[in-house]
Amino acid sequence: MSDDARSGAAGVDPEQLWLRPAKPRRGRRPSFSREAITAAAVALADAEGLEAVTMRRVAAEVGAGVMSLYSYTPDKETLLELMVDHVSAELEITDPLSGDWRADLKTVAHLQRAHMLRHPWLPAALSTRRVPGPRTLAFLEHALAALRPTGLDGAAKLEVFAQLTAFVAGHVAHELAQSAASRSPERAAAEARYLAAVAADGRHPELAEALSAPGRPLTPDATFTRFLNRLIDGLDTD
Amino acid sequence: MSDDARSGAAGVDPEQLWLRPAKPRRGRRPSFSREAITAAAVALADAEGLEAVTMRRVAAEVGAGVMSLYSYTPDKETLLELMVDHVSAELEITDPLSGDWRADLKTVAHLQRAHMLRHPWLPAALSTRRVPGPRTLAFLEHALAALRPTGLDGAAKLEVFAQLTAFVAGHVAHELAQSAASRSPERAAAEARYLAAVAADGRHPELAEALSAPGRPLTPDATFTRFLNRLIDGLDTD
DNA sequence: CTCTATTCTCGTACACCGTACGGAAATGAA
DNA sequence: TTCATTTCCGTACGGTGTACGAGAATAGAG
Repeated sequence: MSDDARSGAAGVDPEQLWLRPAKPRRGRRPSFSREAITAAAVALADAEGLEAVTMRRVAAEVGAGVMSLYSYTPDKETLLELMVDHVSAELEITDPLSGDWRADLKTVAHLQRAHMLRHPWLPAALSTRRVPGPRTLAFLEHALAALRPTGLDGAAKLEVFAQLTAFVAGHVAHELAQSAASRSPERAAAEARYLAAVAADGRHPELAEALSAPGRPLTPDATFTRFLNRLIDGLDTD
Repeated sequence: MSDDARSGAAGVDPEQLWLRPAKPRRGRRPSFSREAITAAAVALADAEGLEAVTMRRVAAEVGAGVMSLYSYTPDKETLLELMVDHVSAELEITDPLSGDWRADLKTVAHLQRAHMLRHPWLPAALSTRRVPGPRTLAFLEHALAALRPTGLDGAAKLEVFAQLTAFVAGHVAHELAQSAASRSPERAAAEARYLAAVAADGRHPELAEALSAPGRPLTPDATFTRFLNRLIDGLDTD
């Protein structure tokens, strides 16, 4: 871990993790499964947030001793990786591609957003580098297929997908924070009072005007769609 | 904290934090300062990453006892908030606005990216909701001024700025993760081998093709500029 | 069957974390 | 001087991730 952690580099060997060679037939038979442990961790994160996912809570949830988990994951970081891939199964595509790559890409982004809203811990979990697991790769495969008509080269296609994911994650993180803040009226009021006080100090005329002429409130869906459309319509294949 | 933490809502009262009424003249005189403590925490994060910022390390750095820090910040979460605002001082604008709001917005985004690359912990720190402190507000003021020619209403201008920040943070987080991963050649090679193995299984033809026809490698700067330009050029003032 | 190699289970323990508590020290006002 | 107020900080508590190693279970070898 010495130096890697500084920038959030993955500490997991993807070959070891995703290409395990089917366990040997010797020794005690496992009482649990990676699948069950991962599912329990996901349920916990969905219900109580990422910070509720502790090795002790997960172990309790599956009825195992804490240290037993370490037969299924080398560390907690890897469990997070397993969780991300686990929920990616929900990203399965049903609709076929339309051939209009812009429309197909927008569909991909909307799928991702709905997915992240369903699992609000995802944007945070994705913010550190992950090696894509099998279900994530299945979705990536679909996105690459959507990009086929662009004629972009491999690196460019991968880059577009990464950028799009980062954009969606950033947007959803902001969206979730916003809605969480407004769910506490007292906090929201305190913030409004604070901003009003700042605007009243005379040194922030632009802010003062923006607050005094707010316009009609924007719905998250509309905002997302507008920015997404602008981003994707602006893409070209040069 | 009961329920707020689930979605990462701010737990800090901005009025209390940013509009303190100048300390009373009674009691022992402070040996340290919020400024010094914040600066030490920032130095620590810059040098060793966010996870090196512990109350004990920060206290040691400024030569204080651990619990003394709590005379300057109610909790660690707030210290993070102070850190974010502290470094925002570097975002001071020198160039005047050109009047071309697209160009000015692009300058804003490039400033933000350089800023986040200088403080790689920023994207992660920004991913939870923050109430803007005074220096952050100064920068926001500038961004709003840049958006003035658009004629957008207040909420829309604020939304554009928030989206832009989220976009830059997402991009930089990805960029940093990427460069961190490639800084460890062994890890990068393991990942390449893993992806090659997946591509070779026949069920990922698009991935296989993308990897076999990579095209010329993309530099982070060029990629950022391209996506940014597309996003901003796509914005209009309808 | 016994023996042994292998694997999983998990209690205990350790270092580290954020921070509640409360006494000691320092200061300005009365 | 006395006292209210503020800062300083040692101690302690409940939490975290996980290293270690003893014990239990299983499958193959003899």
